[in-house]
Amino acid sequence: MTLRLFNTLSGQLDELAPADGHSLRMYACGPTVYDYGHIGNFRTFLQVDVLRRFLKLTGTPVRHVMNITDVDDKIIRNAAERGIPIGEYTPQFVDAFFDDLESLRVERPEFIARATEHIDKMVALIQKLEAAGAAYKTEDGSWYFRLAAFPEYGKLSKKDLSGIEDGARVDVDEYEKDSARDFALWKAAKPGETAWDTPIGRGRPGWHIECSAMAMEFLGESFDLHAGGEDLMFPHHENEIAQSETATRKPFARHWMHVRFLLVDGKKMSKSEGNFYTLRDLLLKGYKASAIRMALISVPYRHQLNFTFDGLVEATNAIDRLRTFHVRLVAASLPAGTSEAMQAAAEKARVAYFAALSNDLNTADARAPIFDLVRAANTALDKGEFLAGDRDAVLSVLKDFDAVFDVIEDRDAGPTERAVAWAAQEGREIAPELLARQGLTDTEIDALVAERTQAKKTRNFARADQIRNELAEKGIVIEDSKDGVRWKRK
RNA sequence: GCACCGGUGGCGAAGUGGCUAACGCGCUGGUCUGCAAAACCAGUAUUCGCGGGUUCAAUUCCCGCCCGGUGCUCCA
Repeated sequence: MTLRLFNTLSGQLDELAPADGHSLRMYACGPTVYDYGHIGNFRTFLQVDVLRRFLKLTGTPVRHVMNITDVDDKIIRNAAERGIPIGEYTPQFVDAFFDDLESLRVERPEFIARATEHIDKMVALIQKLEAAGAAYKTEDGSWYFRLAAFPEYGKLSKKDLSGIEDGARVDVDEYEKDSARDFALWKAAKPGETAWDTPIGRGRPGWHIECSAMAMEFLGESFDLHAGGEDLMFPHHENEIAQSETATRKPFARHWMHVRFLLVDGKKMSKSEGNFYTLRDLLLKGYKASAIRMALISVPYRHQLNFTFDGLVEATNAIDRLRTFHVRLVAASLPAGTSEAMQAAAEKARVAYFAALSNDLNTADARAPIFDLVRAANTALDKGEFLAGDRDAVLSVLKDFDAVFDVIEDRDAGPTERAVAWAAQEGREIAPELLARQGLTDTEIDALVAERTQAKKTRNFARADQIRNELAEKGIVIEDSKDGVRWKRK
């Protein structure tokens, strides 16, 4: 099974395979930890998660590096406002970020690299660039990359910057640069700012050098894939390429993947538009983590996704269908044997599922065969034509589906509870429906369900329905089936 | 302004030069049920933004237009 993935660098679908024939070395730009992550951030991380999970599912181990930018202008500004060092400001957001990833079931990359722990590597890279004549120091002690040193600049974003004239004094702030387009490698310390004393002076690294240095540290000078949000393509990734390839004279990443921005209610998400949501915001409105994952994953990564609450409801209900089926399948008492029809249906679904994901991670297309299989299996179960061996075949397909989508097994309680606890501590608003739903324990529900079953036996339908309604108000749905009574939390 | 992406049923969203235009959600009717829920069945786009063109054949290719979005600056 070969994965064909769009490569921004080549502008076409290229096969993604490890150069070393074994494991795929990939680098994905991580967060700048100055605030809580929003759903736009998470769409990117989720789509990268889809990629790495699919690689693993098809037998390719991954060596995945993610950076944490824990020093930058916003961090310095925010920390200064609170009058604390950045080292005391960022940890809360680093922790929150990983909590959020866990809520969304985003797998942890094999390597997490914090910028502040790899300053020496960045300094070394800048020195290497200086030796190559591609870096220079300005009067204030900052270092810049000389764009003229890298003629291929623009090859990723397909920009032709030859028309940018150097002479024009476009940028008053950056008067010391040789050329307006030269970008910062190292920023000289201003009074009171966090800084490191290094051989190239006192200051802090620029953002771009961070990723170049850490990617090469963990993955080598050339590696398989570099991923990130579409906004990073220019200038961030372009700058990474320029620095890295100038320093090593080798290709940096062979393959570049960019995830498109999401829209919220048809507009770019921004705080000023009032359509800005963190993961926690959504959990506290009562949406399930799995639904958020599903909604952010189901539109393929190269397409704009318009995020709406209706979309979350849709995702919730779609997951519900899968979960209801899964529970039914596992609980069903079945005759031994296998049926030709179901075996064929399962195999067909499996093939179509893998084919869809192999085709540039077409998650929307990949869902279809799974739902087809669910319908076929439900029909066979209804007719009593579904046999025990068929269950294994169908469960195996669901397992492959969940190896990437990871929504069938219900793990939604944890994220919601964590969000509620956090909100209580921070004094944030919690949706009343959500609080109402927290009302009953499993044991209490079981007791009520048992009472209802008893009432039904004595044909006391009034009482039975009363209990069902009571539970419904608290988000508990009852299903009577041949294999007993089941209930679930909506 | 320059560049790029998209416009498919009530909504979300696949897809293809020619088979009944996937799948999910929703809605309507039916089967099942004490009633529901779940499940299944049927219906829900004679048509894929508009106008031209190429072709035996276009939703799918080409041109123009309209609409929406994004990038060109920190940003996932």
